[in-house]
Amino acid sequence: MTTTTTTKAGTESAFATALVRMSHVVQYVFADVSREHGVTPQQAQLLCVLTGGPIGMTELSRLLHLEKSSLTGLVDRVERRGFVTRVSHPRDRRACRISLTPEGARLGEKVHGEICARLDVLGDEMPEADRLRIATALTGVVARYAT
Amino acid sequence: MTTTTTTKAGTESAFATALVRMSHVVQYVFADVSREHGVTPQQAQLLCVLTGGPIGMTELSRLLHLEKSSLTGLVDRVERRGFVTRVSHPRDRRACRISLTPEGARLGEKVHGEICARLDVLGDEMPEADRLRIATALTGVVARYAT
DNA sequence: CCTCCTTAGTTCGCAGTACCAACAGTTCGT
DNA sequence: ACGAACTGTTGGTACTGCGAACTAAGGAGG
Repeated sequence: MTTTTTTKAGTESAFATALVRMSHVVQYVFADVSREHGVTPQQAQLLCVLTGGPIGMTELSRLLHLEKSSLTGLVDRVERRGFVTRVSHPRDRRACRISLTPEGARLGEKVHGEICARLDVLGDEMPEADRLRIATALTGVVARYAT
Repeated sequence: MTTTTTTKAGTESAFATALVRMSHVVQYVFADVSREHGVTPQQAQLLCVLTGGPIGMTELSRLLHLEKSSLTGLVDRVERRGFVTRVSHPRDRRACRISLTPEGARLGEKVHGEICARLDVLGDEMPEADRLRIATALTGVVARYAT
């Protein structure tokens, strides 16, 4: 399908470019904060997700967009560090739910808070209205992706 | 179960949350498009950066936020696939510049175009003015990060 | 009870990512 | 010419992520 869809110069989109750049900044902030706390970004993300309560592997793999086989290793490493534990399901002996240890909960909250703080700083010079408008618009974009 | 942490701390920032979610969407789009073209996201990003012209390793490592040692391997793998070549600098025998092969240039353009297209689709239901405002605001945020 | 099918999570092998420390070769300042 | 500074590489380690094959445990239906 090498149709003449003008894949040449017509692809200059300030909107898309801004989104991509923004994404990079978020990644860097995430990486910086994670590193300062001695975990990898993926491990930090796992902790953040779990602050909402224990979750099973299958559900977790859906939330993190990871294959279950990838998740096993990730949980292994985080468990080895003492931040989560596998809690066996009382009714279903196959299943387990990943639960934060007190230490893991503390770290998760801290990392989450710091990431939010650093991102907020980036927007604290624009009017509150603009900030709100961006948040709303981006949320709409995210919702549209799920379609 | 639901820990009802709504009355917890004041670290609930819709702005930061929206940025993080948006970042994930961009990551997924990037991953999808890259995979469909048989390269990894990192390799695709390298190709995209190089569409602006050949760049040396040191400069490239700054652009991609990678250690030079990490970059060596990345360039190796992309070179093995035939998408880039190391061109030795005529004046400085230490340096080399990474240049796209015709095939690499084609792939880079294609990937870049498709990523932009898919991101644009996510915003094509909001008014042009809003889209522009978001782009401008986000660009400002990105600029502020560099500070 | 006993198959058959599904689900939950794991194991294994592989390719890739990324860091750090140490290194070789080159360039350049003095 | 000597040493500092720079360019890119190597080697070693840990982590990421996938797919295929697997074990164990539900959940029908006969």
